[in-house]
Amino acid sequence: MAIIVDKVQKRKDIALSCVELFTQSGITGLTISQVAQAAKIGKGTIYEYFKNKEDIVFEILNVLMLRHNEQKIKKLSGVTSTKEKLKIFFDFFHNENDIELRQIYKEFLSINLSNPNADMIEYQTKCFNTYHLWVEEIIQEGIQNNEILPQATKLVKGLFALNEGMFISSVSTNAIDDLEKEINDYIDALFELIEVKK
Amino acid sequence: MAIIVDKVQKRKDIALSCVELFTQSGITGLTISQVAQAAKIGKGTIYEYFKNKEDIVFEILNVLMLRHNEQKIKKLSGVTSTKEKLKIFFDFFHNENDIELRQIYKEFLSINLSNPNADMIEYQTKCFNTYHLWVEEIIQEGIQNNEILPQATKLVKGLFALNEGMFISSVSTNAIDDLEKEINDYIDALFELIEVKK
DNA sequence: TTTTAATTGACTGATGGTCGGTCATTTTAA
DNA sequence: TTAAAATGACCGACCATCAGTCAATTAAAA
Repeated sequence: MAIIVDKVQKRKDIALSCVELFTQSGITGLTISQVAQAAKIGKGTIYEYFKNKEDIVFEILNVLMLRHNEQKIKKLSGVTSTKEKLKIFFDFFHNENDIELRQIYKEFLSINLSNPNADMIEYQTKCFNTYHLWVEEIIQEGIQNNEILPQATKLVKGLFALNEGMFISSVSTNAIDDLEKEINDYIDALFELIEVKK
Repeated sequence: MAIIVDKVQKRKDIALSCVELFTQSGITGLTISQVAQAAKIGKGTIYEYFKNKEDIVFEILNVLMLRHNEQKIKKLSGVTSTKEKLKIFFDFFHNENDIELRQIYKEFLSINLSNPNADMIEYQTKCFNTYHLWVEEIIQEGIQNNEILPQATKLVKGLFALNEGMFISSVSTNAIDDLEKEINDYIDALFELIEVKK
């Protein structure tokens, strides 16, 4: 036997060492040689830890997402109002702190749209379900606290898709200059209809 | 002088001649040589009419979109109910007839997400504005006909983003198996809240 | 015959991914 | 104790592919 490295950890390390490279140049504007250089390893070594270039984006997203989710839990813990909770939950799509993550998410989505891959689809499905469950819990609490009407459940669940859609539009058009305002205004308008009037 | 070809028309012809190729293999699984072969022209000729591979997708989308919009106008012309109009308007994302268009739209979005290009962004912006105006008109008519409440305007406008988001999810996850049902159910739920009760 | 737009496919440069080989460490057995 | 054997980690020269270029060719019009 010889040295045994923690493959899982090293995969993460390599991924993290080139986050900046990916967020700045994007996957298409980037060569494996550059990535190897940034990670200070040989080109061949990359392929000991990743299936292909896309797989690196996948790992970066994984790491950043995990980090993001932990921070989100913290951010949400102190908040009680349902409306506020939702606004914070969806700030992923415009928050200053998550610019890097969004950049990687864009790359990831791009891959998923033109190069679907079972692992990535599965990961997206897991995220989708987790987040929907999360939103559902927020809504249920809101209903129990008599903040919002029960029949609003379906509408609020659609918020996730709405946010994703607005994000895509904000990124692929010049039509949305203030996504934060757009999203928060929408939530306000929605609550006009579903809030329990006191 | 020699032959003068209609560059604009030939661009369309080439694009149309390889729609199937693109919808089947996607842009990444496709080489320029294959495209040239399908179009029965030399490889070099492609570059007389297109900036690059992505530009071909752009042109295909253009042609199919134009066709789609004309058909949409026809489909909408006979309908009077606002709810029905919206359902038909948004059937773009699941309609059997538009599978090809959606496939190309996916490719286009993918390019737009990882390789933004001024022309494509501008085109997307134009589409975005056109469609939003369209939806807005449908809503205004609904309000004037006393079908829906005026304060619903903002919510219904968000439908566009919601549909786009659901579409993205349906394509990049396994979590949505019947997008049509999902969308129509949402519209029904929305109308529960914004419909004028008689 | 001349002119010139249109066409072309051989060619080039770049790059993603492979593979044979080297190196460093651990195991083993003399 | 030691050195040979074993093996996993690492590497970069190499290969195949392919997007995009360009010099040569074709053919219609003048």
